[in-house]
Amino acid sequence: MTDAGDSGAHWGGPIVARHVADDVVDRLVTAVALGVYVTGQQLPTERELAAMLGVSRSSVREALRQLTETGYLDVRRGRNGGYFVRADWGPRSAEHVQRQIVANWSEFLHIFDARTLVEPLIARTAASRRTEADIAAMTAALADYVAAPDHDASRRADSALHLAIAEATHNPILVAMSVDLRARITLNLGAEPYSDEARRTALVQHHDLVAAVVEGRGEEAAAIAAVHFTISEKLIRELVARAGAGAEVTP
Amino acid sequence: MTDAGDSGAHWGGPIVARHVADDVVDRLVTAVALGVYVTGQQLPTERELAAMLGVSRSSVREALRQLTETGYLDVRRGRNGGYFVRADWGPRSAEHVQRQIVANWSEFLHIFDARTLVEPLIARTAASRRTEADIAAMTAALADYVAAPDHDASRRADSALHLAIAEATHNPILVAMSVDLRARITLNLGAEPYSDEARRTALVQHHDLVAAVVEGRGEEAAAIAAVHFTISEKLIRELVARAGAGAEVTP
DNA sequence: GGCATAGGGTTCGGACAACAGACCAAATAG
DNA sequence: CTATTTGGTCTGTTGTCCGAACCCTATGCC
Repeated sequence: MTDAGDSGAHWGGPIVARHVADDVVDRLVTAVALGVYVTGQQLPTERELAAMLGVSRSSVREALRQLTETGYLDVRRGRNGGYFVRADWGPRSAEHVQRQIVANWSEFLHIFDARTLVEPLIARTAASRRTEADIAAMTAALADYVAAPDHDASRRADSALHLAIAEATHNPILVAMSVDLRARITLNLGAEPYSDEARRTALVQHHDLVAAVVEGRGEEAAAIAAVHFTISEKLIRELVARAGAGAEVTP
Repeated sequence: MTDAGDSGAHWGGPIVARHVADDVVDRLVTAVALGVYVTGQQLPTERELAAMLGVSRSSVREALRQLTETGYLDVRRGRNGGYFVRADWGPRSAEHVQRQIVANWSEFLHIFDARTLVEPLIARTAASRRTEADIAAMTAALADYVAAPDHDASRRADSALHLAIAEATHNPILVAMSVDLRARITLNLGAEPYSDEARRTALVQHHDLVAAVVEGRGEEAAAIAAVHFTISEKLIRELVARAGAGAEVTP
């Protein structure tokens, strides 16, 4: 997730003892990546997190220490204190982003690639299996997305919407794939890329996508998804191009 | 993998400290599932495994103890002793299989479902991206499969063949998905179901599948894969039906 | 038969992770 | 000013994992 090999690694490397704090880090980072916590005061207190996650406060603290050190969180003491998601979450300077992206370039390509392959499949499957409950969930999520007033809300609603669609497949394995891919992108990057133009495009696509899924038009849903999920890729490629570094890799 | 929640779980459940021995269990079981070790004396010595996996001998022993207790391995002492993969690998009695399957029935359904969705995608993608090297690997794997003299060799060759196809997508994420799904089935079951009739069918399908992928006929490859990957499902459903228990779940 | 050897089986102590709980320090609400 | 909430610190206990030594048993070989 963050850097250490995924737990599900299959054959090859040595087995590394996985620390509880690392798992906590993953959970928190994923949560932010998925929009559960947004900029500003958001994280529960150490004691609450410990209870929520079923681990000791020491482990939570260790995780929070790492995240603070890396610059993902700000910490404030005293009453009404706590941990806050940094406004400029993730790699801060443009150069930093550059280096971050270039360093993991091939992983990026793989993730994007897998996403543009798997997400249409999920959309198609969702279209053929959605129930009334799914339809309600998706339309609600779409409404939230449309109504989202700011960047953070938009990101959160986007996650929720795509989650709702994935869940309409009624297959937890596919849901996990979708969540995992989205989280990985957001994580490697610091945040899913965003621009006002992208949001306008996404707005239309989300609308069409939900409509297609709701009405059971699987192939159209897949087609829309295929296009839709190239947005982040495009933004990132632009970013790289603009910043100029020679990260030329065959797509 | 075996039973404890995957480490990569994303959101929801409490965090459980993962023991090294459990990881070793997963590795070993996966290895057998994937045909790395076959019936008969195969496993390296405890000390070798410890070195290979980068863990202490105690942890290896704990893992082997579990596997022996569950009935996956036989142990023999003294010179030329060691751990041996049981001939009737997996839950032994038919009733045991029954209980095993029924207990995890819904997970089975999800895995099969995900597989019949994802594998065609992989086949299609492989067909559009295979290189000369991939073609060589796939045809070699196919030849191995055709030439496989017994059950074990057949199983191993089957794994290798599907791995070769997945690798022709040139996307490690897809490869991981494929491997993971196959391993999960084999694990929950003890072994991928097998019958002589199934092998005859698979022989033809493997041939067609490789041909389609090699010649770049993506849609055909996907169609063949879709059919092909229902074989195990069919075998298991038959098994359940034959054994009689009422595991009626909507597919 | 007898002995060396290659395996599993057992035991011990140390390093460290994780937990639980108490307590300190800071900052704010009231 | 004071009570309260929150992060920060410290301590003791438990359990995992490691490493290494040592024991037991079957086998190959002389």
